[in-house]
Amino acid sequence: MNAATDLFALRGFEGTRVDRIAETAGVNKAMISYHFGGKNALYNEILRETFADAHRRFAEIRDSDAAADERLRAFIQTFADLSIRRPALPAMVLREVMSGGLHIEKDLLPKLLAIFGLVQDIIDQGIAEGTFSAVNPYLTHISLLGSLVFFFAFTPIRASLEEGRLPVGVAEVREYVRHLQYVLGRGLAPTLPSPEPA
Amino acid sequence: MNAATDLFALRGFEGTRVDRIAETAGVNKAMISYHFGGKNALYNEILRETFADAHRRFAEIRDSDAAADERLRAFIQTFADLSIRRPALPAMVLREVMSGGLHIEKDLLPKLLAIFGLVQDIIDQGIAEGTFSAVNPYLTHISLLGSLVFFFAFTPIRASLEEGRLPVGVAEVREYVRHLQYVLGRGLAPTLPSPEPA
DNA sequence: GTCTATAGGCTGATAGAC
DNA sequence: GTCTATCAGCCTATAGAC
Repeated sequence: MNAATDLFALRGFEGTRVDRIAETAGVNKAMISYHFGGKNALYNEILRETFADAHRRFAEIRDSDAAADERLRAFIQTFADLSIRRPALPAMVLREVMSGGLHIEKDLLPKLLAIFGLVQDIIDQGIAEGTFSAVNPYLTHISLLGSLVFFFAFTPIRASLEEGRLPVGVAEVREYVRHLQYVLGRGLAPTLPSPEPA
Repeated sequence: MNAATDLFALRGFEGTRVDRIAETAGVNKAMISYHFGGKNALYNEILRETFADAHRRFAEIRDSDAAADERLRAFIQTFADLSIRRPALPAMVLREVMSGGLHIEKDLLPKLLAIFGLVQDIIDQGIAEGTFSAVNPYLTHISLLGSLVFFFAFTPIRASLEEGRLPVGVAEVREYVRHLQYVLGRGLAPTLPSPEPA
């Protein structure tokens, strides 16, 4: 499944050959059909596992009673944590979203959109609380998710362009998380934020 | 070429069938090979035209002598202008980048990266000028580009999920541009920014 | 320039031996 | 459970008629 995730992320569903998944994973091609029930079933099994994991982690944020700015910081951190564990996932999910959910089974799509909705809820809460200025929650959510997804979708590529780098540097992710938390924290603040070193 | 752009953006290079491009464009399948020299050549022709157009527009920003914050605002606006004209382009280019430049001809890749570099230059300038706080230019650039690309890559999909919407609402783009300019303007400001309504 | 028909290559899935 | 061999379908590109 790890091998398949990497390949699906890099080449897309149609661009990924079952032979190649088998080769990368070090198993026989026929075993993929035997175990998962085919290329499509394997693809959906990956997404199913992913969403279950993500849902569990994000539920903690949703159910916490922290202030909106704290929850937003936690969302960014959690997204990064999940992505570090499986760096190819954001790219794979992004491709699926861009395809309009073409390969995904019907019951999985709502779970994906639920994760998408969390940021919006946090912004709504923050505006109601007065923690955030009256920005458009939907646009804020698109903007943040774009920043996060793009970083993880693009970093492995950059690693291959500039040779001799780790796939996703943990230190760099940490810095990116801090960067987003910093810029968004100031950008969304309702009143003048106190100065804070980058 | 418009039909092909839409399909490449939606399904990727491998997921797009030449038959379907021909059908959508209302021409004969064989004509695509005859005119462009095949699927791959058509793909690169689209990218070539795109980069030429983008390079022209972004060069104006690069060569202007405006302050960094003004140039950053112009970059966001120009990116949006280009995307409104051909809404499928960001998704198509994003897919290509995620594939590590697999289908793109060698001479086109540097042109793509040059466009990517502009944001970083603007941030560098802003920090030197004192217009921006000392953020990491590379991370800022990833973050902004992610927000922009994701919006345009995702909006058409959302339009298909929520039926009865225009493909890309010009009014919504305008609002998104303002949103990004607002949040980034405050997020990057070196000193306390003056309050500004969202 | 345009179209039909077809070649030639590749791919996902599976039958069947072990 | 694992592997080899093979099938049936699909896709791009092109030859050749008009």
